[in-house]
Amino acid sequence: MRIENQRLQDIETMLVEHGVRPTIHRIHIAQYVLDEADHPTADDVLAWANQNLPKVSRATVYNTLRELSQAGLIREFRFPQVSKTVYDKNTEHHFHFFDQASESFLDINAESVKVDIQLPPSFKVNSVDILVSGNRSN
Amino acid sequence: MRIENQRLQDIETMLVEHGVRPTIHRIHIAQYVLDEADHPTADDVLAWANQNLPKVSRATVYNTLRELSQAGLIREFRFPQVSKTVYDKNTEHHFHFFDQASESFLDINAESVKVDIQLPPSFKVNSVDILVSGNRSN
DNA sequence: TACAAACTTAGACCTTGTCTAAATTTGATC
DNA sequence: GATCAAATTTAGACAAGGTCTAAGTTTGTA
Repeated sequence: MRIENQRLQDIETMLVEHGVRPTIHRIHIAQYVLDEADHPTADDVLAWANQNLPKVSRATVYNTLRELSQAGLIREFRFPQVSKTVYDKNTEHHFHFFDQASESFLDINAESVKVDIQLPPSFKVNSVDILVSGNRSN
Repeated sequence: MRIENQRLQDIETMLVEHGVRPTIHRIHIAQYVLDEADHPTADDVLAWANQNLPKVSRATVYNTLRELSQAGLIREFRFPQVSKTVYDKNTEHHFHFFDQASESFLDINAESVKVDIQLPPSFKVNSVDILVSGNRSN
């Protein structure tokens, strides 16, 4: 299928550059997750696809989100507060704030956070996940 | 049912003091989680119960773990790494280290961790969850 | 245009946990 | 002890989130 829209063409290029075959489904889902959505779940993506694309199965949504994650175009996050996997267009190292009122996530960039954890030398640290929960007043 | 064992009697007392009716199931499950288990999941507790108690249903395990949590005798934790709820006898404020090799959790006491997070004043923080992942050599 | 490889589909299936109605246990009272 | 309402426990149905599979469709190279 020929993609007309310039942004979609850019995304097609981006997929190819990241080693992902640019199928129609992948291009559109990538466009949604990268440009429109904010920390969507697979369900969010499926709901959007059902509204905006001819026909997309649940498996394709999951497969595509996984492909995009593995290609480094988006990231998968899971949080204690939410039982669904959340996808994030921000692929930089960062943390999250969970707004308990709206049950939504906001990025906290890594520079805003200073952590110092004292562990015995036998502990080799690979990653530190931080989730701040609270409320964001307006 | 009359409880002979001294430790079980102590746990019975503890339950009563925390406003939990001390049924046989609750006493034994509490004893397991408080004395023997290490960050068990509900499945772990159920497996232990099936081996060591006459008959315990899944619902009772879940109900009891929730009761004990609500009473403040144990704590519930959920982590991105594991899709199951984990129960912790440590009710103090603390963090966790996830040993990726053994897929097990270790407590990190709060004093070992210094965190400073810069957020705009509109963000009201209620809690900060930290999970350190890595490997524990030997 | 042909064809194998890659992708997508519908729906079955799995895991973790919750809910429900019926059966059992508990413990306060006689 | 026996009684009885309230609390607890049970088996199994159900739900949510996600994975798997076999068959059908699309892709892209030749």
